[in-house]
Amino acid sequence: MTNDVKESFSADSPPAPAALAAKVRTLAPSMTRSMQRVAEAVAGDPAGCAALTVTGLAELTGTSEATVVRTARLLGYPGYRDLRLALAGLAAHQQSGRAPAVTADIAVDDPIADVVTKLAYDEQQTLADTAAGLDTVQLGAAVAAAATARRIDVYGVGASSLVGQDLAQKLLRIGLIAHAHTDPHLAVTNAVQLRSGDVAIAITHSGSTGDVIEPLRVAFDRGATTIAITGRPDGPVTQYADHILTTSTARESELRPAAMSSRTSQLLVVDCLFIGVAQRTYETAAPALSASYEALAHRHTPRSR
Amino acid sequence: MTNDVKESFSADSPPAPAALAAKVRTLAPSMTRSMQRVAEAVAGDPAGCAALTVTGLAELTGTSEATVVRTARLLGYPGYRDLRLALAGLAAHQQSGRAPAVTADIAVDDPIADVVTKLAYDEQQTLADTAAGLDTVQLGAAVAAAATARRIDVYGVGASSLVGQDLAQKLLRIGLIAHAHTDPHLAVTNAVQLRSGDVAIAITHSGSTGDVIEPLRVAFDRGATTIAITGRPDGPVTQYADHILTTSTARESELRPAAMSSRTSQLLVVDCLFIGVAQRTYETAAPALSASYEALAHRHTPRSR
DNA sequence: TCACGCTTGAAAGATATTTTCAACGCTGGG
DNA sequence: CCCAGCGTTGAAAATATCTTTCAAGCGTGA
Repeated sequence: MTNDVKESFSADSPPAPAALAAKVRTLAPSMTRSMQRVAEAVAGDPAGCAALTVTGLAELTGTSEATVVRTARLLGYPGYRDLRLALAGLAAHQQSGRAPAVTADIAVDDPIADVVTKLAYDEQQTLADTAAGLDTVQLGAAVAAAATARRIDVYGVGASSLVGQDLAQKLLRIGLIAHAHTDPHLAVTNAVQLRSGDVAIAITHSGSTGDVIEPLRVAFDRGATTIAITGRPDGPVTQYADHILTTSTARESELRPAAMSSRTSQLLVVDCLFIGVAQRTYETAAPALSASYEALAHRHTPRSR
Repeated sequence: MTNDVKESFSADSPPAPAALAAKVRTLAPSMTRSMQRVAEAVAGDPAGCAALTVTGLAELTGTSEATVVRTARLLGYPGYRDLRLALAGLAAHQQSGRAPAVTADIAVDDPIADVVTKLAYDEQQTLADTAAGLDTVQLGAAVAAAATARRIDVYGVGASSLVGQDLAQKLLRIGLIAHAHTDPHLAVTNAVQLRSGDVAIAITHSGSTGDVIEPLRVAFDRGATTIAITGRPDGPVTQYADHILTTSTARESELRPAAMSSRTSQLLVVDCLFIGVAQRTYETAAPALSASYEALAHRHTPRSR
């Protein structure tokens, strides 16, 4: 684990650090078939690819130079040359930082102890990837907007609804006016009330959940500041988002659906957002937090020791 | 310093690893004036030089491309291109060298990038601790009970209610009958319905949340198999628990209340429980999972690509 | 079935790297 | 002091590499 976090990658911005594999996964769905082949090769054997020229890599993947360059661009580099340099860096990196890595998928017949280990490892990986991939500029902007918002509405359905509720719950605790909407109809109805100075947050892993996009669009049209927390920075939801916070996409298996790791990723983003807001509203947040602790105290039976 | 010295110093041998600066010093005497200037620049700022083309480096050092290439050769590389790649690797290396191991608390004035790093690190720590501390025997027993349960009730209030909902949601998806109760009164009312063969799960970080203990007690008295997911294995809740799953308690700070890290821990436990159950009911779980995917598909707007 | 738009690779175009080669400057001998 | 010889140097040509363009191919939805 390193301190690369600062130089985040937001699809088309500065070059990536070490989270290349994560980026490939995030961007893979928006890639064409041949680009995916290239991306796969790159993610699979960075060191090997670093030794190849455009032509070499094109041949290796059975594609053309043009495709290789296009892939490099999509990954955020100005061209193949730069991707290659990054690859060289990454190779040196992984050569030194020996990581045993429990990479195997969770199988149906895995003993429960293995499940625990693998799952914990996967989630840790997801966290690292998310942190590395989070655009701190976007995050900063989102925090600033939320901290001064008159009112904050959060949209999320399915697994994401829990994340939305978590966020709203926490924001409420520090004295902000936040509400999580689960019902798509009510969400839209409420979104109509928003105006400039308000903040709307949509949470959707796929980036294309209509029930969540719709209220965000309404909020956007009403002039509210809109934030999208999504795993697909190129998805439809981002059309109506002033700020985009990208969650990472972990490899998924049959037993471990995407919803599971996306939740981990989303929660980290939401926590960062929350803490950022708490920092900026510290004067009011701190007393509000302790007040809520005390209010809860009497609901706990005395400790048994 | 490593054992690379031997191989890399004989002027025309394989490319150098990290001992580039040393090599430059050794070889410097045998270099011409302009070559020395180049070598000096390279040794002084590998990262910077890695960003330059031959022409760029030539200009920077006030020499010519030819000289740069000659220097690269002398240092043992086939050409400048390869020196540059090595330089990139070296740069990445030394950058990662300074991994400050973010142990500090999150402060009010931390820049947002630090918040992300620290938070991710903390959560990873929490996951590792939880995985290490989880009793796989208890977990196995809990899984076995849940997998064959007629009905599963989950109790959780406050932050834990979201975890409970998450668990219930997932169990429902694989065809089990699960319900998360948030309302303490309704929880008790429902607990009365339970009997042997049913499973009740209480989630409470403090282990002493009366609103959650009460329904678990009722379920316990009714003969249901009871499971407690708690951070306090010695808390009151465990009195009525057949199986205890322990979550870890991370150090907390003012800005990062315990609720935050406990949630991470709880979710990991819940995920393990879920996967364990899914494994044991694979025959029915797998089709149920894919069915729910398909049901969701049409709720997503077409991909933008 | 057709038309449209996206995907793709061949080839042209642009850049970067390597090589060549002539000029320059230094050194030592006449 | 001058000159020959040799090593050093950079300009420019040659080559390799990377990037862009563009038309053909392919899949998709009307």
